[in-house]
Amino acid sequence: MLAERVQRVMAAWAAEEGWREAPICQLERPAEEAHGDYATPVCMQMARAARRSPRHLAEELRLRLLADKEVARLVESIEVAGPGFLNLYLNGTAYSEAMTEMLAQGEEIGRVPPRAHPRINLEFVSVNPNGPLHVGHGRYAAYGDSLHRLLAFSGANVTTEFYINDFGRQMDRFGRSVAARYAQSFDLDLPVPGDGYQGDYVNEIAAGARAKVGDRYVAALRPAAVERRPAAAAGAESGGAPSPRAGEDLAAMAEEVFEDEGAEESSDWPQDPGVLEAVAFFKSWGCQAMLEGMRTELAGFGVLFDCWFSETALHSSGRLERVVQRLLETGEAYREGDAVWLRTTSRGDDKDRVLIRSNDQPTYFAADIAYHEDKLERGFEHLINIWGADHHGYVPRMNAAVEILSGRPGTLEVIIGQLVNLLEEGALKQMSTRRGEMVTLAELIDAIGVDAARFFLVSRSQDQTLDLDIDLARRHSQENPVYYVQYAHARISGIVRNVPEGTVTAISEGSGVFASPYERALIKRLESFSSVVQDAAERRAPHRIVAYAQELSADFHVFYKHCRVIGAEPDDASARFALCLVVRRVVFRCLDLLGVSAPESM
RNA sequence: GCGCCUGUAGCUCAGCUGGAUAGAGCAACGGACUUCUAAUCCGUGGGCCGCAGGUUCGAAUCCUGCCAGGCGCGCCA
Repeated sequence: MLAERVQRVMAAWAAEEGWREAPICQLERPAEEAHGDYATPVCMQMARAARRSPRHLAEELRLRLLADKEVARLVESIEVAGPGFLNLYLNGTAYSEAMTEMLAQGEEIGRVPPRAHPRINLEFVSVNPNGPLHVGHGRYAAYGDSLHRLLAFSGANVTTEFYINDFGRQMDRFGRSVAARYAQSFDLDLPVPGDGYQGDYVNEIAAGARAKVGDRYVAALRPAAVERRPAAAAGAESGGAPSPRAGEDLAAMAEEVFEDEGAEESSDWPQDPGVLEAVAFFKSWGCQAMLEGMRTELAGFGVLFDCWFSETALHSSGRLERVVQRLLETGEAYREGDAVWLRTTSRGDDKDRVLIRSNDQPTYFAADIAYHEDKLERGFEHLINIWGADHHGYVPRMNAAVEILSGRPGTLEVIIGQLVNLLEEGALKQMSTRRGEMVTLAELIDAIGVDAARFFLVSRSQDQTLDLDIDLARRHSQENPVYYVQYAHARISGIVRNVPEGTVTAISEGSGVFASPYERALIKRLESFSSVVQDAAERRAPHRIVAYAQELSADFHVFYKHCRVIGAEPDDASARFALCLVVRRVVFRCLDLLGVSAPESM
């Protein structure tokens, strides 16, 4: 309103002076209170073209603005300041009208009406279902879910998705690990493979399987138990590496084999049909059990997915094969040296990438292409993927692939989330999924609760590595800023409970309400909410909501200290009550966007 | 070697599609509860915004180079 009016004055001035176009007079909200409610640097920007000093221009603009009826109605004073800034001070009418408008917006203040297009698919977490979710996954879950809420609130059409990496060697190892624990529970001497999963949760899954199928697979697994030992020694020496590398330190090689997830198959379990069938069963069983656990855990964390998509299904349905075939036909893919390659260099990648290896096995990349083709065929027009920083090297090829599939660049948007460093007793805590050494999301939630965990995990920009001190999280849980924000909500709820019967929310014009700087600061903050939401959504930056929520809460707590609602003069009481209600709606919304609860009392 | 991310107060970090004297929380110190919840408020101290150039009326912000840390650079997933 004011901004538009100012722009109109600007345009009229430009017309008078014969300027080709009116300079855009951006009204900013200065950080410094002494710089007014609004400020504009426009005169400094136009000084050169106008060949006049910024302060002279500012003085003329000041007079022109004051001469405008509508501007004069809302503005207390206008000052020329500094090198040529124009500072505008609003009067009580402007504040009252702003509040009246915000009050009328109701519960959904700040929400943008839903748009049908583009249809957005937002994929995040997407892990191998072979171990507990750890804190890093928790960060992606919290970030992705908040982003989902933020995008939806700002009108986007978003579907969330969890890609289940239930295919490949890691899952085979997981299956053998469960099988081994199962066998052990029947006193069979079948150790968990060295490259397998050692965590206690594997025992629990095996126990669950035993409760379901009894001893059905014990006999089938016996060959693995008997034959394993002698083979193990030989396996360790060759390390499963296809070509011996003379001169390399044996210990270093062994270390590499252990750490390298991409090492060639090193399991020495016999390829006995019974064993294979048993392992397949335990893999499937374990996968289902883990997924069920994750679904429950994520739901408890406030994160619900619209769709869970299985990688294995891409292989079994033939989609993977079809897309590779299609790419070969269109010439985007080609055969070379027994392998099939995708020409990703045509879309900005450093080198072409293998789709089908020379042993006829498809790569993970090929499956991912099939997956993204599926997303496109389901009608999604924009695909957002949230990946860990350790996958960022994968971005160019995937961008290229989706561009090839969709025929237009920019369809895929990969958001790289940096990792979480866990500190314990001031030292970095190293984690390994297979050894079962890690801090799980469940442990973090146990230590500090869902609200604090979610608030904390999204409080920093996602492209910033996040240091999480476990001891601090435990010890200072009371001092987490989440309580500061929740407390603002609880305090307002207290006012709502205690307000005398018949108190109305009304802002009477000309009654001199909202005269204090505390009320005005709050109103200004509330007014910026919708632009903060838009900004946070566009920049995929939910942490801005965290910062805003803290600022709004701070403004409220100061207001609360200085301004009574109950017991104030009737005009003030009604106006402040209205103000409180709007603050509560916005605080509630911020917390909701973050997946944090908004308590009525604390 | 190449690519991506990061370097801001003692600590953890905002601010980065350029604006005035660079902010918050924690930690430290000193104050405020006969009033709607003191999980709060008020005050004090604390900074070559990694370094050096450049663009601009104006740079923490944009460009270049350098230094430091993290991650990545497979016919692994």
